[in-house]
Amino acid sequence: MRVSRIQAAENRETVINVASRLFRKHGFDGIGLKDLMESAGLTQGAFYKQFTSKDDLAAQASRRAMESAFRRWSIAAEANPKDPLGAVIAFYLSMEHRAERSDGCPVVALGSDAARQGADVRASFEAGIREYSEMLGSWIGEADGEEPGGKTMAILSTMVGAVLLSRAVNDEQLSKRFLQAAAESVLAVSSAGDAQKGPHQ
Amino acid sequence: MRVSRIQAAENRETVINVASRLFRKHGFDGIGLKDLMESAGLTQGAFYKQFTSKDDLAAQASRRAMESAFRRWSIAAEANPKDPLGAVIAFYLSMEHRAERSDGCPVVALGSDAARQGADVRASFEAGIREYSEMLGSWIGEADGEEPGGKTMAILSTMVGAVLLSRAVNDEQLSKRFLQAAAESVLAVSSAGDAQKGPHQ
DNA sequence: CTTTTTAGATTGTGTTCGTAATCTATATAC
DNA sequence: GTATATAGATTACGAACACAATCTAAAAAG
Repeated sequence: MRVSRIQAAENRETVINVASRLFRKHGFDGIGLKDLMESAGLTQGAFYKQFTSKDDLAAQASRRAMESAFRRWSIAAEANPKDPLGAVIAFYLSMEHRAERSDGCPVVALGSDAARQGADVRASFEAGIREYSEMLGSWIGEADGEEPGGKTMAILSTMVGAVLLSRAVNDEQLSKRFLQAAAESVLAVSSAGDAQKGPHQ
Repeated sequence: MRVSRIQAAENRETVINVASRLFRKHGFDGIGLKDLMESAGLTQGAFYKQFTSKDDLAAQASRRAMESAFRRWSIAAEANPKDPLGAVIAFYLSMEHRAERSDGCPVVALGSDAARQGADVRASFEAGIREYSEMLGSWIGEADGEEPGGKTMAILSTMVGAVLLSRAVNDEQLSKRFLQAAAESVLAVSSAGDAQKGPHQ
């Protein structure tokens, strides 16, 4: 059953979007192409007309996941232009984000997996991580040159690590404390060395 | 072919040790029981005489991986009692650790996967994370009560996040910068608020 | 020394995996 | 309006998957 080329393009986008969620939920190796395609309303056989391999889809889905995560940061920041860092921290370092496996940060959900994937997947992550860093750097007043600054990278590390740790333990109280500790530390680091940086003193 | 009960116990340990390395390298879903058992010098059929399920082995292998990681921290700390934190940072936030997928920190190698596993696996991680925290806390002078302190948790988050990020990107220069930025930040955070804490001013 | 127990090997289960050839219906090109 | 190209469905491939029953040889128990 052939389908219009715009319809085919839409289907393709749907598959990538669905994959970006299901990969985060189950891991790259935790879900098969059959379930993936059926979740997108297609059959397994349609897959190889759109993608060259599962790795190919993994790379594209990773890119898509990163873009949507970046968009979320942008939205939170624009909703609170006086304190964009505080706004992003408020949702990123929250128990809601900890619970959101399918829509949460791809670095946390797939970071361990990404290290084992091909270079294409890692390229997708790298691009997203650079976007994260650039935005973060602009908020804490670090020179937004080609490469991210040290404080920016430390803050991103703290945020990613805290959510990862909060998901790796059963004790919800412990999880909450990891997120809170990270939030406090990030705010302290972000305003260290200069006092002109926003509402948090 | 029956085998002496001490031999059987040794085989069991071997399987757990091998699994703790192979799971870190390939992920829980990235390696099958056949390859796992053969790497331990046994056949697949021997598996269910020793473990009730793959999940069971995953939980035990996670515990073992955490224990060996903790031992590495202890060794580094004892080799440099004047600055245990500096010693641990020196190897944990290094490019060598980034490259060591099979023997590196299990939280980095399997953290994303652990979030999707059963409660038993997460219990293994939680126990290890508490050990990490207790040791870390003792070095930065945080009250080693039942629960880890805020600075301790922030430092652990930063360290874990930095290695995770360093492995998720292709650009080795960027990786190195994540690790260096985290090291500087951790040292700054650890000595913030008190000056009696060791060689790093 | 005989009996019983059991770790590990062998073999088999049904399912799912990624990949691909073939078929079919229809959207596009002429 | 006819011919062609192609998105998606159907079907199949061999391999790998987790799990399990059966067999066997030797260790432990009596």
